[in-house]
Amino acid sequence: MPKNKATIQSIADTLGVSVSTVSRVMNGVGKKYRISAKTIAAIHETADKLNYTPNNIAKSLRLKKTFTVGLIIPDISNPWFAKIAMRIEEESRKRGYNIFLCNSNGDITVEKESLKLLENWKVDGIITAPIGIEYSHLLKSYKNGMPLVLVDRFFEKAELPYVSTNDEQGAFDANELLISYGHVNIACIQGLVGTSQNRQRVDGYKKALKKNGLKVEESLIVGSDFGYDNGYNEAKKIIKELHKNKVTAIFSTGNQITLGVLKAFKEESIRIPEDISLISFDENNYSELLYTPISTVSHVDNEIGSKAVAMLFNQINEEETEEVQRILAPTHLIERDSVRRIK
Amino acid sequence: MPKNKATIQSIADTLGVSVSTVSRVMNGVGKKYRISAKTIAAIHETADKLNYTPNNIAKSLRLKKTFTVGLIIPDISNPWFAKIAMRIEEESRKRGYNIFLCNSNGDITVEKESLKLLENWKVDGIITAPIGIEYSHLLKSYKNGMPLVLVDRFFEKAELPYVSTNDEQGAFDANELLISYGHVNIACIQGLVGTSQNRQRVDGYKKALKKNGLKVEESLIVGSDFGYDNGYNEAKKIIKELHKNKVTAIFSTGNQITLGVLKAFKEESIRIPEDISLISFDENNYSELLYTPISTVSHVDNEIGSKAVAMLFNQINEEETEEVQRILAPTHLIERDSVRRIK
DNA sequence: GTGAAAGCGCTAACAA
DNA sequence: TTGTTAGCGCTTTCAC
Repeated sequence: MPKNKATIQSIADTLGVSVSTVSRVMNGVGKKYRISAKTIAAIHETADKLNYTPNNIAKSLRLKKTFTVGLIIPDISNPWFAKIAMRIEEESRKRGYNIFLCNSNGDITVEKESLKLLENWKVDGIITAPIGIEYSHLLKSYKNGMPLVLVDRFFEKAELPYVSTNDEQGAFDANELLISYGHVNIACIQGLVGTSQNRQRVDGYKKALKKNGLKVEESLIVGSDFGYDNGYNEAKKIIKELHKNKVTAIFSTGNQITLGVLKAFKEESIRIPEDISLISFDENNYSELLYTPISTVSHVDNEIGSKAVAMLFNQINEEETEEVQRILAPTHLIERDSVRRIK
Repeated sequence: MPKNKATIQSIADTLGVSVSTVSRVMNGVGKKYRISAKTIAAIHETADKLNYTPNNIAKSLRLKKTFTVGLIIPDISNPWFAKIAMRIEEESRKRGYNIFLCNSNGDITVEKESLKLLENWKVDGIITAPIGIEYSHLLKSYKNGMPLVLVDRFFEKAELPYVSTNDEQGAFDANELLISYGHVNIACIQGLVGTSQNRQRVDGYKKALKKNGLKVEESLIVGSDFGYDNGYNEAKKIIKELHKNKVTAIFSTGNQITLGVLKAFKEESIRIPEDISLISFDENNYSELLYTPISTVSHVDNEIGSKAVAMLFNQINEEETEEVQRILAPTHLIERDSVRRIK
C-alpha cells in the first residue's frame, strides 16, 4: 500500500464538514440527503486535490462484502483455461465484481492453499477448474456457505455445481469415426490420470471400442499427462513397436499431446494419414494449418465462462438455492485429412 | 462474503481468553509470548471446531498492507500474456503475495478503470502490459508512490520502469534476412497502430530496408491489429494485387496475423515459399509443424514475468529507489522453410 | 441538510 | 504469561 494518505476524514477536516457528509457525497447519494450543491462541489474538488482514492478494504470490512470473486485455474497459460478466465473476468466486471486469481499449477496442495486464501480474503464466491483428483476441500467450503462453481472439470459423485463439456461423448464420436474407417488397433494417448477430463475421454474411447465389438487393449492406453513431451515420447514408443502393436490410428486426448505427436512423426518421417491416422481432442485455430490438417473434437464453448458466472451469482444472490446445477455442453467433430479409410 | 461467522473474538469468548492471545496464537507467535502449550492447543482446536478463517480484509486494514499485487493485461487468452501472467503469479505467490487480475481488453478506458480499481483495493504494487497508447494515468499513479512495472510494452518517453523485449532488433534481423535472400518488395502486416510493440516491429522493418538502400513504400505497410482476421484479410488483398505490388515476401508482426495469412494462402493455393516468402514475429510450439514450417522471430523469454516481479518488489521494499529500471531482452531468429532465396 | 458515534475484525502498544 | 484498548477507513443509524 503506497503512501497516499487522503481519507474521507482528511477531506472532512480540510473542509470543516463531517465524515458522513463526505461519505455520502463520494457514494453519489449527496442529493438524496439534500446536501447543498456547493458542499458537494467542494468535496469533489478537495478529493481531487488531495488525490483521494477510496479504500475498498475498509469498505469491505464495514459492509461484509468484497465484490470480488476468486478464480482458481490450473494453468492460465493454457489457451483453453485462459479463454474461460477471460470470459469470467468480463462477466464479473459487468456486475461490478473483480477477480482474485490463483494458479493451482496442477498441484492439489497449491489448489488447497489457494482455496484457503480466497476464503481468508472473504471473496463473495469462487469459480474453479479443479485439478480433479480430490474434492473434499471444495465440498467443505461449499457446504459452509461459500458460493462455488466448477468449470471444465467436475466430480460425478460430489454435490457440486459445474459447467463443463461432454468430453466422453466427444471421445466416443472420434473413436467411432476411426472404427468406421476400419481401424481396429487404436492407441489412446491419455492425459493426467485421475482427472475427470481424462477419465471422460478415455471412457469415451473404451465405450466406442466395446460398442463395436472390439477388445480394449490396456497396453494401447498410454501416457500420463496433457503435455507436449508426453505426446512426443509416447508417439516415439508407438512407432518403435509398430510391428508388434499394429497400431493404425492414434486418439490424442489433448492439443499439446497432439503437437508432441506431430513433432515425433515429423522426426521419424511418419506420414499422416498414409502411415498412421490421428484424431485429436481440442480444436485450435492452427489445427487446419498443420502439415496435415488434423481432425479434431471441438469442445470450444465460449459460453462456459459466462454460464459459470451466472450460476455463481445465482448463489451469491441466493436465487434458487434449491438444488445444485449442472451443465454439460456438447462437443462436435471436425473432420479433416488426418484419418485414412483402411477398409 | 458467506456466512462463516467465527472471529478471533468468538474463539476468545468460548475459551475465556483475550483476543490478543488468540491473535498471537493464530499468527504463530504463541511461544514467543510464552503462552502455555495447553492454551495454544485449545485455541487451535476451537478454531477448527468453529471453522474459523482469518479475515485478511481486517488484517490489511489494520496493517495498511494487502500483500497483493495488481495485474492489468490486455488479453489473458493470448498465450503470450498468459505465460507472463503465470510467471508473475508464481513469483508473487513465492513471496506470499496474491494477484488481483484485471483484463483491459485492449481498451484504454477499461485500463484506466482497472488502474483506479487496483488503487482502491490498495494493492501493494501493480504490473501491467499497457495498451500502449496513453500513459498519463500510469505515470500519475507511479509518481504518487504506487510501485509499478510495465511488461511487454513500454513508453520510450515516460519515466516508467519496464521489462520488455527488443522487438525492433528482432524485426530488423528478420527483414535483413529477407533482403539478403534477394527480396526487395516486402510487405509488412502490422498490428495495432500506436502500440510500442507495433511501432518497434515496424521501425525494425523500416530500418532494415533503409540500411540496405531500399525505399520504404508506405503502401506496403498494411493492416491494423494483431488479430487472425487482419492477417487473413490483408493477405488476400496482397495476393489480389500481386501483379501490381510485386510483393515476394511478407513480414508478419504477430502470430495470430501469421495464422490468418496462412489460412488465406491455403485458400488461394499460394505456396510458401515457392510463390511468396513469409517470416513472422512470435515463435510458437506449432510453428515448425505448420504446412510450411515458418521462420520466426522468437522473443520467448520466460524471465520477463519473474524479472518484473523482482523489479516490483525492489520498489515495494524501497530498495534502490534512485532510478527507474529498464530491461530489454534480446530476440532471436529461427530459420525454417518459409523464406526462399531469389537471387 | 448535517453530524456524532458505533462497530466491521484485526494487531500491537502498553499494562498488569 | 495474558489482557485491555485504540484505531485502521468506512457506512449507517439516530439525532438535531
